Order: sequence, then C-alpha cells, then structure tokens
Amino acid sequence: MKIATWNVNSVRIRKQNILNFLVNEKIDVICLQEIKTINEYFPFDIFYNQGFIHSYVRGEKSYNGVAVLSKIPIKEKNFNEFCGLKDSRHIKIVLANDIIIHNLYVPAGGDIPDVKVNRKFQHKINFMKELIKLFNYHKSKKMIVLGDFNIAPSEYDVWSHKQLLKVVSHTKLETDYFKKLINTVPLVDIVRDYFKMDKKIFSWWSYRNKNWRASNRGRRLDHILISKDLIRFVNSVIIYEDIRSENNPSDHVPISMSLDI
DNA sequence: ATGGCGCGGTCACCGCGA
Repeated sequence: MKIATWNVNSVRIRKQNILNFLVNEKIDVICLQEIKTINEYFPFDIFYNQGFIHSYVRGEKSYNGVAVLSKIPIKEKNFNEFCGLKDSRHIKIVLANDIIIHNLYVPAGGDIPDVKVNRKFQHKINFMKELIKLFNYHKSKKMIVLGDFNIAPSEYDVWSHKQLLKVVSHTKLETDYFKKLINTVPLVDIVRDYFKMDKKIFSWWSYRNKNWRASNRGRRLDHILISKDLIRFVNSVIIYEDIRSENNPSDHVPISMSLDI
C-alpha cells in the first residue's frame, strides 16, 4: 500500500497535477489538504476513473477542506471539530486492512508568534492542545497521522534555524507541541527517520520566490507520523521535490510512504 | 530589511496562506 499526503492549494485548480501524480507514482491512498471547495464541486469523476472509487471528502467554501481518495475500501469515516469551529481540518478513516488514518490541516497561525495579540496563532496553539487531547484516547498500533501541520519541528526542517526561530512555524512553542503530540501516542516521524537526521529536507517553498530551487528557502511543514508497530512494514519514503517545478504548482509538494501491507 | 505570488469570491480588491 502506497499512501501520500499533499496540500494542493485548491483541488479544482490542481486536479490534473494531482491525477498525474497518482498515476505516475502508483498511489493507492491520497490525503489532500486545502481543497478550498465544497463537496458539490469536488472533481470526483476524474479520480474515480483512475481507480479511486472510495473517497471521503470534507469540503468547505473557499478555505481549508480535507479529503481522502482511495483504491482500498474505506470501512469507517469520521471527523472531529476543533476550537469550537466548523472549519474542515480533520478526517479520520479506517481502511479495509484496519489501518487508521488521520488527515490533518493545522491552522497556519498568522504572522505574529504571540497568543496574546494574534488570534490566529492562539487558534493554532489551541488546535495542537486539542489534538493532543484527542490522541490521548485514540491510541492504536496501526495508526497513520499525516497532513499539513504548518510546523517545521527540527533545525534541519528549515533553511535557517536561526532566522526562523521567531517566525511562525518554527517557534519553540510550536515545535514543543509537535514533540508532545508525537510522544502522546507515541508516533514516529517516519520521513525524518528515513533520511539522515541532519539532512535538510523541505516540503514547502513560498510562491513569492520564483527562484525557489536556487535559493532553497524551504520548510518541512508536511508530515507522516506512524505507530511504532508499523515501522517494520515501511519500504520507502519519497518527497517529490520536482513537483514544485511543474506548471501551475502548489507551494507544497507531496510525500509518500510505501508499506508492505 | 523588504518584498516577492497565488487562491477564492458578494470578484478588480480583499482575506488568507506561511
């Protein structure tokens, strides 16, 4: 089973890019974030025609929105709300093979990393707190938690640790909550484990930098976290950096994990 | 140190992303 996560920044604008990726990389389960549309406008047909006959979409007008498309049957579909809001940032599914998948879109957090003056940052921190509570009573040995966390946890997950310590996504408060989340279940950051611990790896490069590859000012904001019991089944982890160079790209690239299950 | 781009939508400006 090959599973991938991708913040696509509009599923309608990006549907051809997504379809090409799914076919070229032989993906079985894709978890999307920021689909930016309501379920009625989701392009189900083009994915269905390529074998993704199972799906769970939780859309929203203009903002957020998460979805799972799968070749493997889905036997349970559910979602949680966070921070008393109705925004679509989470879905949970159980596949026919009993693997539990949580697809997440954590709030970006705005500009100022101070919960007292920035409501968006406060939202992000509260979201992480509620997520930790949720996983306190949702522990499983067959769990995959993935998506756009909008947090770059280690110093090798940003282009400049020193310059980003005061930038939302890499502050100590955020990275501490990320670690706490991982330790709660516990989960393993399989993407970081698969690469060398001190190798810089990114999944996002700003749209504002046209010369993104040369300057390489990226961050690793997208993650695949898995139960320890699943590690022995992992046979590959891929970050598709080249997809950032496609025509009409998202600012995030997909990441996949292949399991012998 | 700053600004740079791209998405959706009460649509040509604005909110939002990170």
